[in-house]
Amino acid sequence: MRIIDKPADWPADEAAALAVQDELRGQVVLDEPGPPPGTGLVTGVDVAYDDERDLVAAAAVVLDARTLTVVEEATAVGRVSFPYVPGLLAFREIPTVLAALGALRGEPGLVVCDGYGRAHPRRFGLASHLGVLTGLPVIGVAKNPFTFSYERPAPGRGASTPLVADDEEVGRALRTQEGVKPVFVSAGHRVTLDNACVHTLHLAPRYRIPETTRRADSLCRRALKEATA
DNA sequence: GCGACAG
DNA sequence: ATCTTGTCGC
Repeated sequence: MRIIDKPADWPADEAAALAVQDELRGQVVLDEPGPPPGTGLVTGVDVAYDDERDLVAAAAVVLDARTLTVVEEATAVGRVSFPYVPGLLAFREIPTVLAALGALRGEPGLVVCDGYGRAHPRRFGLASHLGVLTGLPVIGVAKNPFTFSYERPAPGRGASTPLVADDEEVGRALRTQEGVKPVFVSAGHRVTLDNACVHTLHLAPRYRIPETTRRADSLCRRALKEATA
């Protein structure tokens, strides 16, 4: 498999990355409701790393939002382009994710990624960054609370509690399964937080993690193994 | 200043 | 993220 190139002007260090965040974060759109849940297409993206070989594999899996069946899959393999720095995850993941999304024949519809959007120290996490670069509606669903503290939601599926920063609700701890640790949802771009939560519940009828992320996670691991083999 | 911190 | 087998439970 061919190894994709990151953009020539991709930031090389933290200072450059912070400057890019400052330049792009004003372009986030948060007053559009976004696509209606349960209809159309929804695409999960995720990446897996092999730091030994300096490789990263990304996957994009398109699902029918109504049936949650797979419509299309694409992968891409690249060099690790940035170290893991909390707050700068996007610079590590996005180049290869863009390549995987670009390899799709059809349109992605709503994109769901691992991580945060608006709920970010600088209000510009992975989901927002990906949204601005592609123009697509994007939401972030994370497995951990990152820097946020939260009140435990009621035990029932669908219960949620706000993630607050500077008196703003930047995200939500959302219970997708009864009695199971919540996931952490935030709007990325061109989607409302309310709508992002409804989408997330729709995508997680059986497990804590949305089907989009589950499919993308297993696919990018497979792609990494094949690239490594 | 120190520690914590999505993946 | 990743290192890693079996095992308890529905």
